[in-house]
Amino acid sequence: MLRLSKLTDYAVVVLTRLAQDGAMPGGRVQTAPGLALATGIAEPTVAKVLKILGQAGLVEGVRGARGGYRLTRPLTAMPLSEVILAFDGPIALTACVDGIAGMCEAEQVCPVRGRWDPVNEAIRNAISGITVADLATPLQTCVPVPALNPIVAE
Amino acid sequence: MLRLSKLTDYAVVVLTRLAQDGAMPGGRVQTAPGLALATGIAEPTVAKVLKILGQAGLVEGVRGARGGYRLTRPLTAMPLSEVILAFDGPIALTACVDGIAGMCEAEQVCPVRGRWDPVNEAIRNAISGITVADLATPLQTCVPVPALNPIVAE
DNA sequence: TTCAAAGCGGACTGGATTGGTCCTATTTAA
DNA sequence: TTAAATAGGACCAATCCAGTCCGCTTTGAA
Repeated sequence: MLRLSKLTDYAVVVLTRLAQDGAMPGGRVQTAPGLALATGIAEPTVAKVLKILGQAGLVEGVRGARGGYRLTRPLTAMPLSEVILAFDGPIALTACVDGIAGMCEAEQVCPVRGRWDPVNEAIRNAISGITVADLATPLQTCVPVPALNPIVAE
Repeated sequence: MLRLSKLTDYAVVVLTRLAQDGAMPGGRVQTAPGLALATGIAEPTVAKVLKILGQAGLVEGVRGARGGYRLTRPLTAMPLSEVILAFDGPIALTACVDGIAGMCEAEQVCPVRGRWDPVNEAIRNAISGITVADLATPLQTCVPVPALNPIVAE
């Protein structure tokens, strides 16, 4: 399976939650513990996700007491590719592609060297039009279940 | 990085080599040790790749002395997606997607459940038009380097 | 009839990757 | 001054995968 990191999945959940809570640019912030409660994801993991999202410029952290996180843009302006890039690195299918010339021991006889590029390009194009909002909106109608989950009970 | 198995890469190399050697349907066969020499990939690994390709119906194994492998179809009729399917499983980005309902501990509050489907669909569409021949042909002009590689020397 | 060459299937192991956690420092509102 | 929160880094356990190695079966040729 073409796996991407589990953290990427969490990231979409967290971003969606931030949008639902109105943690938009100029708006109020939402804390990591609060997001952990709301999403059911363990708190340290949420913190890690937010850390990475912050480094990628997708969320903005406000330090100090009453601090928290908010989105830097609406989800409709946030390409999914940026989230994937932050957690999984550049979208490239094989090590052969990103490797430096000379790293591949079969380089001299390998008839496929560099040939995955069109595939990567095709995938990049396919994803390029998708924003985080596209993954979030259809299920916003989902009923919120605040405290039914054992792992969020503390 | 969106990795797929290294074996998938090898598979394309091996398939390409089979085509170059004329190991086509009804044609002669090529042995695993021979392919190992020709590609510079270690023999046990080549054998493993061919095994999987055989189970996927992409190559046909001929057992016994003077046995070997040949393609079941020309590379132009071999979708890359079938190769990926054989080595990496179905093209689906997250565990959330293929997981059975109830496996996800955040299921009840997860607003993204099943939402990767359109992304997977987009990627499947992007790859659907690509055949193994598309990855092989442009570099068929590559000069063959028969015995320059230390790992093929025996 | 025997032998050797080759595919077939499965099991095993070492290494790399990753998910998840924790600790400490820094910032800042009350 | 204190407490709440982010920021950054280090660390550990578990998982996954590439690669190898067995034994078995098949089959053409001597």
